[in-house]
Amino acid sequence: MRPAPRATMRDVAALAGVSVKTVSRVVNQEPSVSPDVAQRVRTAVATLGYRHHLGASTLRRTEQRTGTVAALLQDLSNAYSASVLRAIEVAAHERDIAVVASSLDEDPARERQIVEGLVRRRVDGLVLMPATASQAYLQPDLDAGLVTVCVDRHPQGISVDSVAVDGARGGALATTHLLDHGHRRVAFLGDDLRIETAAARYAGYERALAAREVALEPGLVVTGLRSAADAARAVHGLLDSTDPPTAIFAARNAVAEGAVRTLRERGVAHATALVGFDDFALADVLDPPLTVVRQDVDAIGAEVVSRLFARLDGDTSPPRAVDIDLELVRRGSGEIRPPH
Amino acid sequence: MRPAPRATMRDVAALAGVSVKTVSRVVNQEPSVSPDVAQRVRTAVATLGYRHHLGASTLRRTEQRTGTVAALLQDLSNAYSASVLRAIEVAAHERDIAVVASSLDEDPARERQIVEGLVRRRVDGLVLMPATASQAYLQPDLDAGLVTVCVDRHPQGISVDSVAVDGARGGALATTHLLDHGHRRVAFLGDDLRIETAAARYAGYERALAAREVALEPGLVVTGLRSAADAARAVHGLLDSTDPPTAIFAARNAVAEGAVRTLRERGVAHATALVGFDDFALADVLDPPLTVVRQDVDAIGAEVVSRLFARLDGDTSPPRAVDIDLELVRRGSGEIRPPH
DNA sequence: TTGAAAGCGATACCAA
DNA sequence: TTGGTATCGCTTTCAA
Repeated sequence: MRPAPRATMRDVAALAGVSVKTVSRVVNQEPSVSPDVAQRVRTAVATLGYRHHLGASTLRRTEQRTGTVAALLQDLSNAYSASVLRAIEVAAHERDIAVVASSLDEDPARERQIVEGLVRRRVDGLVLMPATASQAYLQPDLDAGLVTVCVDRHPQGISVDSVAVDGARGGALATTHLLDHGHRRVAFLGDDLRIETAAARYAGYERALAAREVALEPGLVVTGLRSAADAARAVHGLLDSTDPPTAIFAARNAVAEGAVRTLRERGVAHATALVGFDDFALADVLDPPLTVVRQDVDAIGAEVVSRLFARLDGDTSPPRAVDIDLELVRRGSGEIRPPH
Repeated sequence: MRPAPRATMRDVAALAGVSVKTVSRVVNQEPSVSPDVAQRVRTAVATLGYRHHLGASTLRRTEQRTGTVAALLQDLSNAYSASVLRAIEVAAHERDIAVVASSLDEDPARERQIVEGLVRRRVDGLVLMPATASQAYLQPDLDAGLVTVCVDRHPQGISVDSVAVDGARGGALATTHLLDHGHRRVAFLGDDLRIETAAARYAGYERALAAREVALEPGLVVTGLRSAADAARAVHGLLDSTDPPTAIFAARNAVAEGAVRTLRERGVAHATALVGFDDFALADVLDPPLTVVRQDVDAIGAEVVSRLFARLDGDTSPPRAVDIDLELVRRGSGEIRPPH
């Protein structure tokens, strides 16, 4: 069965005995329509089940707004990306704006392909957690009025707002915490260092070691870790080495998860200090509880939303790079002291 | 500074010295264009930074497809909703389809409002985790060709595909597991029973008790629990009562989280059996490990995607209600036996 | 307050 | 293989 065609403004106008322009006025709540005519139109709208066609409307309007923004995040099933999406979506809903969501999975080609699709759809704004090394490819669209806000990472090759944390400070907070408890063999477990956030956390690790004049040991640094399983393998490797670390800085959520599980399985959870990055549900009731560097995801989301809608509302001030605070949440597993 | 206007097909046609129709053919990769003309057009497209306008294209096309679908889930920051979204988004990307994401937060008014906005945008399909008691309001749009698939809950008042689990079986699995370990005072902690999933899990709890001829004790049933904080209060209340439960079935993820934390705080984590609904990261390394009823979220997502795109591809077979399996993951805390 | 005609950017249909 | 013209559903512009 073929779908019944939808009623158009013409149909509504015919039924109400007015012109399409008058229907348009009623639908758009323009004031200059007499009450009884407006009522006739509304009745016709209800009778026919008429639905305003936003695409056609946008096409003709001077201000070519689609009322749609997009969130290009790394992984929607990850708590951090999901929180950012949630913040955008809630604020957007208040303004009758729809939010398109995509995961980039650290794939630059995917980022460009998805952006292309969104530009074809003429979205008004983009929240981007870049997977590309440069976003210069966006310049023509920025010139055409596409509002863009970067989150978690800083824009490269374009000049737009961004909201991020000082990852190096986070890495230093975590590492210093471990050094303060007497550790000298602190391992770094993180993602590929070509990723800005991974590199920043590593830089903080290096900086903290240098500040205490603890030599950086390459054998204690494992990168390119993306999943809990990757992390588990890395921890097994470190524990099996001739001179294992007494403490671990797990610079990603999934890596911390794998580390917790592996330390537990190997029976050394109470003998190896661990600090994670990004908070966990129930991190406080683990045994031992997990110390983490926490990003204030709500603040990040709120700031992204604030920048995005300010720009959409016409703010033309110079691009801002907003820095959201990081916090070390001390919970216990970071407190473990090295054996003498 | 006002944005530069975007180039249109007319501009491209003028620069390439062909008609707009020919540009249209090249852009849409229609075969009947000579190679050199096509090349001239592509050069002009690149020179002008021309971007195909999907909205205008859709408006004129016979098959009025926007290449956009929407996912209306309960809470995008919840792991279950996020997984469903992720599955949809990955499959959609392969077909160049954009995905609009929204959280409904169990608010029927919000559901209707958001659906209205999406219909105005003429999305091709809807994945809906209903917050309304009836979705009959969707009928006119279904008639107009809107493809809809319900997930997690069954459609009411309309006849569309759905993908869900047998929540009653899940509730019975959890409760029976606790009864099998000798418990007779098993508490039920869940959400508002007007929510289909909450009611189903509760029905399974009742059924399991009845099957073992254990009297249902109203004092052990607490509903309307949405957050971990709600759950914490409920557990405190139960533990403070004159005859506390020896086991708890926490019928939601957030409720299980609050229960785990509270049992731990009260020092009775090893004295009170607990079974949760929906799996957790690190549930296996909690102390004691958490037994849960697990929904196969990947299977649910895959099935939703399969139904959605089959319908979009023209499948007109009768609506299906797909049931995804549930599994009891035994991990320990459910194994605790009641004191004698 | 209301309406007729033009046109937004693209495709359908038919002709050359 | 190519192009002209009408038109998708709506808003703009201007006149009544």
